[in-house]
Order: sequence, then C-alpha cells, then structure tokens
Amino acid sequence: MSTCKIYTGRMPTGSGADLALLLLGSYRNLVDEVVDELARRGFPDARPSHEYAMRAIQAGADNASALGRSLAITKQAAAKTIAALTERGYVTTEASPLDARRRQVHLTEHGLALMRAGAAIFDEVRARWEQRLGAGELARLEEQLAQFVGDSPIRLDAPGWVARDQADGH
Amino acid sequence: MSTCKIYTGRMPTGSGADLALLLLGSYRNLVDEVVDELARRGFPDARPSHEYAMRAIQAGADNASALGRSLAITKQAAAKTIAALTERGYVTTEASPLDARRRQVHLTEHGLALMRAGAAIFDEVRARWEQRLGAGELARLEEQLAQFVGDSPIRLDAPGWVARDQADGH
DNA sequence: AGAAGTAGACAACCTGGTTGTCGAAAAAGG
DNA sequence: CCTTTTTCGACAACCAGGTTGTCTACTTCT
Repeated sequence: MSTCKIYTGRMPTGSGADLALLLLGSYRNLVDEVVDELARRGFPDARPSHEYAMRAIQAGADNASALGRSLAITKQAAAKTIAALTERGYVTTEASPLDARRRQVHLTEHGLALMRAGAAIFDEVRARWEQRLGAGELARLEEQLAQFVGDSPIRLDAPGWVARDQADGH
Repeated sequence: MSTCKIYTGRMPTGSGADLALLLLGSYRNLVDEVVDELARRGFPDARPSHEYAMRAIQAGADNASALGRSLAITKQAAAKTIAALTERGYVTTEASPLDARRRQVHLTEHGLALMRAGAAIFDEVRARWEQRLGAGELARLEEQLAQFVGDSPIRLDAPGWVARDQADGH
C-alpha cells in the first residue's frame, strides 16, 4: 500500500509528460478492469492482445501473414499469437483447400464467447465512465482523442501487463 | 502503406473497446513522436521507460529497491533499468557511505540533458495538441482523464514499442 | 548477541515482439 | 511449359522489460 506513486494525483495539468501518463494510466485502468472481470467470468487466461487479435481474425485476417499485416506486427509474431490462441482453445486452424501453404484460422465457440464477454465488459466500464462524466462529455473526449490518433494504425505491441499484484521477491 | 488498420478512423464513438484503443493510440502517438524527436536531437537510444525511471531517480528513488517501489516493479527489474541507464551514460552509481549495502544512483550531466530535452519535446507536442483543441479544451480533457486515473499508481511496464518500421522478414 | 528485515546480485524464466533463413507452394511471365 | 519471383508458414536465435526464487552482506530492532 505504501508504494509511492510515480505520478501522485491531481497534478497541475500542464506538463506534456504528465499528459502521456494520464493517457497511459487511463488505458491501463480501463483494460485492467476488463481483464479482471473477464477472469471472474470464466476467462482467466485472456490477455488484452488476444482480444485485438481475435477482432482482426473475425474481420477477415484469417491466416498468420494477414493477421500480421492487420496488426502491424511481423507474421512470425502473428503466428505466435495464433499459437497462443489455439492453445487456449479460442481459435482452430485447418489447411486451406485453395492454397496449400495457408493455415486458415477461425474462432471457436469459446473464442466467440470470449469476444462477446469482452465487448460487454468494455461497454460496461465505458458506461460507468459515461455516468461520471456525462454522455456528451465522454463523446467529446472520444472525438478529441480521435483527432490525435488520426488514421494512424494503432500498434498494440504493448506486452506483458496483466496487472498481477507486485509482490517483491521474498 | 497498405497495412490495413485494426481501427480504421472515425469510428462511431460508442464501443468501450474502441475507447481503449483511442487512449492507447493517443499515448503511442505522443510518445513515439517524443522518442523520434529525441533521437533526432542526439539521444538515439532513449526509451520511454528511461524517462520515467530517471524522473523517479531525480525525485529521490536513488537506489534499486527504492526505484522499484517507486515504479511499482520488482527491485530486480529496477536494477536492470539502472544497468541500462548506466550503460548509456545517463546515470552513475557509487557506494553509499551511510549504508554499505546500497549503491547510490544519480544522474549524469548527459542524463540531465536528456531529461531537459525530453521535457521540452513533450511540452512542444502538448502545445501542438493545445493549438488544435484550444487551451481550455485540453485542460478539460486532462482533468477528465485524471478522474479515471484517480490516485492509482501508474504502472508503466509497457515495454518494447519503439515504433520501428516493420519490415516483414524477406 | 541474536533475530529479523533490507539491499542488491545471480540465475532461470515468461511474453510479445524482432531478425534472418529456409522449403514448399503459388503466381507471373517469357 | 518452364523459370523466376513472390508469398506462406516454420524454425532458430535474439531482445526488452518484466517475473520468481535463492543467496550473501549489511542494518536495525529487541
């Protein structure tokens, strides 16, 4: 509890570095909450990156190379992701009849269930934010953020943060 | 150029998952810009995590254990960070005269220069955002984000994203 | 003095990425 | 039709930034 914070609340709203911390912190809070709730609802091994990868698969990136392109990562990394998803039973692969090189990926029922649960929880959390801010305010915030994001592909090579409680070694 | 995007702009502002992507994307855009500019200004090996670690060091976390507590990571990870900073010449360590176990860390002139440059660039980017949004708007946005962050310590175990151009293997 | 706690080092490991190389299959083009 | 080029996926080695667990040296508390 006494972990002193790198950013100790209510800062004077001015420094660019703090703005970055605010953005990162908000993201983390949102995502951590979703991951925790997902674990509680029977998906203890779901990681943020899985969600995004499965979205891309659902949207048509049904093989390693395409998934890599879609996620702006290498096909090798994409293949690893697919392997992880397969291990956990969220997707299956099979040989493509059209192209003997391809291994075609698609979601299992379990995978679809994860996506439904994930989307629902995301929306719940967003609804809580909306309640705190007011509907118009949140929409405005999203619009403003969208301006900064522009049309740049969002790279989510953000890795390991599962928000496990940090118990310092022994 | 044809990397299809996971989030293709102007989304309808409603889904919680997209909100997460907006936050992450904004953060990445901001930080990538700073890292790039830092490289251009003579700090080609500066990583986002360095900035944050050095801030904590400057704020008094002048040994591995303290730095770990400050950053909410293990002391081992903190020691690795200190090693990386030392390698790059941003900090030096010396034995503490008061406590023979401790290795006291402090910033070098080069490290201070990095921090000055980093802060300046961060502020420049923020100023550009402010210009686009209007001063009041950005302040409001920051305030709203601060509400979501609350007083939770911001964990920045976000790792490897340096936004290097993704050239797919051969 | 002795017990308990803390600082840091070392080793092994994990995750989500990265190169680079390769063989097999498909597509393009003479 | 045969050759060249491209693409897909696999394998191996590596890296960054974390994690545990174990261990020794030093401090502090009683």
